[in-house]
Amino acid sequence: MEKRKGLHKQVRLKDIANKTGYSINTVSHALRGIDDIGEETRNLILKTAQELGYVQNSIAKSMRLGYTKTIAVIIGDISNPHFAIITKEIETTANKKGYSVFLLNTNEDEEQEMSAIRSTIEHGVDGIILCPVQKTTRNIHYLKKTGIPFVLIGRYFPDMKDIHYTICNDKKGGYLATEYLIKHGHKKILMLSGPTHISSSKERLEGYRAALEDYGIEFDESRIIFVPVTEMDCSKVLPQDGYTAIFAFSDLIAWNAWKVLRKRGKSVPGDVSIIGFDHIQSRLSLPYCLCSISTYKAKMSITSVEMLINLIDGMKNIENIIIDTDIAEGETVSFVCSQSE
Amino acid sequence: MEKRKGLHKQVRLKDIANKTGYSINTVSHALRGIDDIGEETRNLILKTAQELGYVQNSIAKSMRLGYTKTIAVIIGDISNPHFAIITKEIETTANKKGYSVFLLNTNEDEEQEMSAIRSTIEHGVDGIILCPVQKTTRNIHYLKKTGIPFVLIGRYFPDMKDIHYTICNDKKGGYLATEYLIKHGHKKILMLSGPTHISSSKERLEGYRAALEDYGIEFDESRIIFVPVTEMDCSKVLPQDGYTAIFAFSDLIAWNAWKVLRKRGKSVPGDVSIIGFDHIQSRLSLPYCLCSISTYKAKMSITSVEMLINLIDGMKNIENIIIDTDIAEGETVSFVCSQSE
DNA sequence: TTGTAAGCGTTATCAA
DNA sequence: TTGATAACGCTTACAA
Repeated sequence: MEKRKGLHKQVRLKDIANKTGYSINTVSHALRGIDDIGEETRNLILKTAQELGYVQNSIAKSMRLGYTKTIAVIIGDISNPHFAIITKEIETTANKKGYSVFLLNTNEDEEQEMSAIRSTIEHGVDGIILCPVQKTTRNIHYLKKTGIPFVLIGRYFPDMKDIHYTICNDKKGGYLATEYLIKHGHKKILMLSGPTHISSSKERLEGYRAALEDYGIEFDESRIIFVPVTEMDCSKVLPQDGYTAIFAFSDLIAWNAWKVLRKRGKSVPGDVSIIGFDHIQSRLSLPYCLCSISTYKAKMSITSVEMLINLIDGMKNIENIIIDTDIAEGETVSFVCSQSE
Repeated sequence: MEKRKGLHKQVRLKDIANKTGYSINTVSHALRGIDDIGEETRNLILKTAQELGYVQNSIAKSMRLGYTKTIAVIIGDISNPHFAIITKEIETTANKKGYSVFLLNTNEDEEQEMSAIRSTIEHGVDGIILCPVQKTTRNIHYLKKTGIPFVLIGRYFPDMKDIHYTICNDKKGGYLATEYLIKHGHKKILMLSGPTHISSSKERLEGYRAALEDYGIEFDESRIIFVPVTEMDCSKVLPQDGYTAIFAFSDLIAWNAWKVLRKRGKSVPGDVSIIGFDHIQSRLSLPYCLCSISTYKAKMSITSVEMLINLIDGMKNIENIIIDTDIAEGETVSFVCSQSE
């Protein structure tokens, strides 16, 4: 033991066996509460384990049993509140079900996503919850090939079958947001979109277009602005004028746009109305209340864990889940009549 | 293999050995790049491993070697942006150094902290980075007893020796914040404090008192309001009047106070100036800029990982680190002369 | 340059 | 009710 660097001594079943005079097997059974052990024997073993400060060695157990009771959560960036909230719910739920979670960030980069996937498989996780980068389908095909159970969260591949996912109704969300602005009299609505290789971004954009169409508003390509999803900075891409409202792909982008508008001396919603997506403020108390789209992150997270564990347990015919989206009203949308057209 | 539920087939060294006709040992050496293997042999083995989709089994490796190349990050709540930013930096740094991270939340509860500690030790993590709950010292004594390398982050136990930590200069931060308000003419400064069993909270409060004293302002017990750190809601405890400025334990509390003040029809900083702590907005772009105290979270996180890995590697005489704090100016502090006294 | 065998700590199988 | 032994996949020491 002591020969290996940085290793702290661990009490083993063998140590308890030696001390009590029973065999390793007996100790193992006693500790696991298998009732083929005598009352007194069990008590002595339990007491000795306690005294020696025994903690079971999950590594050895995993080695023997073939599972680790761990799952991996692979997301874009834990410092993004949206991912942080989701991860919190996943960890809590997984924990309740006896699983520990590995956390890995992709930074929306395919190579990092691949090495995250490889790393977690090497560590023997029983399953993976992944918010995919989606620049290509390479990593997903790799995941499929390995055979490890996995569930996508928040994003999916519409064209790929046999892949499990929990997403929110992004198209409906995009529609609701746009409709809400339209009903407040807005016609020139700027969309601050994420990249379209991300399914949620693509579908929110589809919702936006569908709403415009339903309300007879002409679609104008120049009103779609793409914001780099890793930087969330639209100071350079936000047009000076030509719109009375903004629908942003995420609350983070919405906040940033709001900030940029303020710096330019524009008032929100006086000059420009803003609606975001994710409704992060349901979890984060901020002084100013951004109008947004609720995505029920807790439900999405809990569902994804349940799906994954069902997969791990070998369940078949697991249905993918699409969580509802709703308007979350705020103070950043007003009627266009009060605005400078 | 197939007999165990939920297990996906894994390619083993043995499979490569069988396929190529070499021994497990030879395969192992070839894959690890040990240069006692013939050129052709190595190439064949590498190619076969590739074809078969081999990924190494870290569990088995850990079993043999005694380490797992994993560390645990145990914090209050990952959905708190402060913890999320720290965790992001830790994960990135750990990753660069070849470690994967387990994430566990304590919810500031001692029992959850204990079970998090036990769980990670069971899973054989090589070390732990912990932001301790601090209601008692029980869990820390337990950690000490196990002998596992660990580093505290953000909070520490001033009375305990031989415990490693990375914290920020909370007392200086508290002093700077209070002084900043005083220099803006404020004398009636409300402190929205966290619980004093948390060292950072206690020291920020000490900084507050020290600044008052240095500037000859009488300390008034009734101006210390304790806010539950898990809820961050001060709507019920925030006094209606009797102060012109607020120094909040964290940005989250500051934001919440700001929100409550707005609801009450007070303007910030017109009626009340506010300064927070953590300067979360260095990472999160928000429209309104809260005055705060910078805590250099990246540096703190990176340092904590480096310390931990040094501990794991058996290094002695590791020094604890206290990261500097600074004023981060914002738009929530104004001179008192412009305020209603 | 390659192969054999032991061992890491646990659980399962089978025997006593 | 208890004990002995094999096995999980890998690395290391040593033998060929």
